[in-house]
Amino acid sequence: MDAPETRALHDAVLDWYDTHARELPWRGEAATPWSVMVSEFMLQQTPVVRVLPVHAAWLERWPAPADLAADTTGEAVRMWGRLGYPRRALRLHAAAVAIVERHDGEVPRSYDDLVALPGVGDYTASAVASFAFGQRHVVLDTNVRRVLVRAVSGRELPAPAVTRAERDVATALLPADEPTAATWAVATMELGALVCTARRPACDACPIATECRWRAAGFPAYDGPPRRGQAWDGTDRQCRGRIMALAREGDSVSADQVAAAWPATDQRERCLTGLVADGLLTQVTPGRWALPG
DNA sequence: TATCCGTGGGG
DNA sequence: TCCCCAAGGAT
Repeated sequence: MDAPETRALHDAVLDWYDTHARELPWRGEAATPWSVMVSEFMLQQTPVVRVLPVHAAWLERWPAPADLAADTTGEAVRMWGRLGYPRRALRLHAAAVAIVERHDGEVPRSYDDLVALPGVGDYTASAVASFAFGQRHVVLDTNVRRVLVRAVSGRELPAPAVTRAERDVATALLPADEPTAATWAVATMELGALVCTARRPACDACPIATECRWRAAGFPAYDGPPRRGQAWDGTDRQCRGRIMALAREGDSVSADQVAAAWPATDQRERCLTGLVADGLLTQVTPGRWALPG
């Protein structure tokens, strides 16, 4: 569990984090569990720099789960702005409602209670339990996965989905001490975000470069199953994005506005129907839609 | 398990 | 320019 070589690895990463960690609003003493949870929702597939201003505005407006729960989903979607994947705003609102109903308005501490909330999966539950409450959990995000697959397994990039072997590695490396484990989680994540990046890793600045098996092996290129990029041009996602952008701009959107923004009739209708079904829009009158009130 | 779900910046 | 990808989750 804490073999000497593992201790050395821990110390190197923890020392590096101590001097190189970014000061982020959802870290430090002032950060509330709610602030941490909001950040984790926003950071799902969205870069830190884009989250910062929205996170600040969000917490100013809704300082506690009950504040958000008392407001409309439409306002949550509007405040979400252009972070992308607006269903996350819906889920965060639903999570706030559940926190009020089931946990007396306090973000729950246990992994099981957290993972039961809307929009909270294994990663987010572990992250909140670890970052907000200092607990010992394996926190496997894309950064940690990349760091571990390189340092331990000697490969450039992890497989498309988390494997059992990966989780075993992460579990074996997790420090036994609870607060140390929590710092280890955020430190390995930070290392992946700042140094052991996907494209041009800054191995010169890496605290564990001498112990990295990928580096020792001469940086062999990724040879796993093909990583399929997601199509974008002409997709429903693009169409939905256009419609939601219009809906965010004003009080409502007309059929003519939507038609001007997306000429393909069938797809436009399908996306409007889908957005309503998802709860991202409501039809206020025939041929007019708005963010849900 | 594979696919769907937004948006924008950097190499 | 084009392509990749950024603290995932739900189905």
